[in-house]
Amino acid sequence: MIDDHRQRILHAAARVYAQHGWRGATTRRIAEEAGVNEVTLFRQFGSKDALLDLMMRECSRVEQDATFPLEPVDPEQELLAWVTVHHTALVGMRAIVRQMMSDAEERPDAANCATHGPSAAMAQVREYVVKLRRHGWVTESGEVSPAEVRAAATMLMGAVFADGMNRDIMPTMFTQPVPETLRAYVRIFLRGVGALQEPAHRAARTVERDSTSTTVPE
Amino acid sequence: MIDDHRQRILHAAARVYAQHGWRGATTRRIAEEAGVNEVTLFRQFGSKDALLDLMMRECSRVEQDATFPLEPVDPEQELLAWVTVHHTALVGMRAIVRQMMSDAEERPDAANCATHGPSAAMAQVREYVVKLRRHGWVTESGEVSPAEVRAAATMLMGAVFADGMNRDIMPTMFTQPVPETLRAYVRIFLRGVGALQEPAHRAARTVERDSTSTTVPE
DNA sequence: GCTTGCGGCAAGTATGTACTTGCATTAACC
DNA sequence: GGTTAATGCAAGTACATACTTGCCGCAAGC
Repeated sequence: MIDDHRQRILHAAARVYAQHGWRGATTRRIAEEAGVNEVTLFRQFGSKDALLDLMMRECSRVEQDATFPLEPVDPEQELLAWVTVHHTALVGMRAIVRQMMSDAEERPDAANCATHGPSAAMAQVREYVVKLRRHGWVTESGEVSPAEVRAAATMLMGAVFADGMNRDIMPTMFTQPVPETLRAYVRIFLRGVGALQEPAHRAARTVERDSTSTTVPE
Repeated sequence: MIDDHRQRILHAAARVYAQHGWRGATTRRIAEEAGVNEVTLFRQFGSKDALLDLMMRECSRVEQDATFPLEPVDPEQELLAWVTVHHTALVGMRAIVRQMMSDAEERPDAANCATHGPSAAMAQVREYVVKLRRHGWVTESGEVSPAEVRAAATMLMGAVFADGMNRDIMPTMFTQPVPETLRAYVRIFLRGVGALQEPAHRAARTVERDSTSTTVPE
């Protein structure tokens, strides 16, 4: 534990920043939260800005563990699981994300940090939609245009983002609990891209890979 | 113009707050932005907190002019127009909304102010959805549950909110221009609640009020 | 055993911020 | 024309913040 103090200070900086923002994250508060002397903070990181910059860079490096299967088998279930992981992750980070979004104009680094996670998630969804289309889940007919399919992915991510960010401060907007809401988001998304199959259709569609299809409870 | 100065200071406070947040909105900056002496600010409002509190209360009082028709005639067109109004309004206020969301934990008033607009919009959409159902646009069959219809409204508003708030700082997430994206959101929402009628169906459905139906371009 | 480096502690510096006070100016109102 | 209220200006107070400096204790490495 050679750099125990550095890590403690960095984590404390993240917590204080999440609560009070850049200006409110004073060196005194961070040192107190970390349980170290304020001078140690300057000796280790040079300045408050350097410390917060480093904290943000570390913050962008968090890797997400949610992935999609190589080929879609049950889109509703797979999307729901994936969306749930990202929603809970977002709820856990919502305080810090809010601060970063408000600091984005004054500190461009904050915008990059806040953008990193959602952008990666968005790319994953787009990739998954391509897989859905390649495997015949998304209607190829002119009924739903490709541009609309891309917008549907943006809409799904936007809804999940807004839900995770606002549910605590806009209670009147969210009447139903999280799991039901997320499932509804996924179903509307799939219906929007023409990929929500009723059991009859789904059986017909998955007949060729019936051996690998997982059972779908409920 | 008896209270010219008060209004100038209040508007300046809103601009400075939108850029720098509560802590960054110093009395010096606000006075400079308003073109008045810093002392005038204290003589008029007593303290910085009183001024910003008043600014927030005034900010919550803005009325929205977008309304839905009494009875739906062309849901896609009506929803698109309404969503467009709210999206542009949100884009105009996004800086101040971001600050309010980040200040919400420390200043509950900020949360109320930021919540007011979206909550009212949400109520309007829900009302419109009820009208859609009453007029037979939304499928009454068990295909789409009422809970899912409510979640669809939340999803639409969430997507519009996320789009307006994030489009400038997450460019990779939004690949298509605003009008196309909003139209896609509306179409996916309507398809999600079973109310997106192809021209053939729509003609059959609007036959009873054909005299009042507006022509739909494109 | 001695050095080296790291951290705590106390004090200090420079700057910014909220807010006050006293005085001069100006414009409106009777 | 004189009073009154609002404003500008200069200065000052009290406090917080970022950051520095010097000294001391301590633990590891040679």
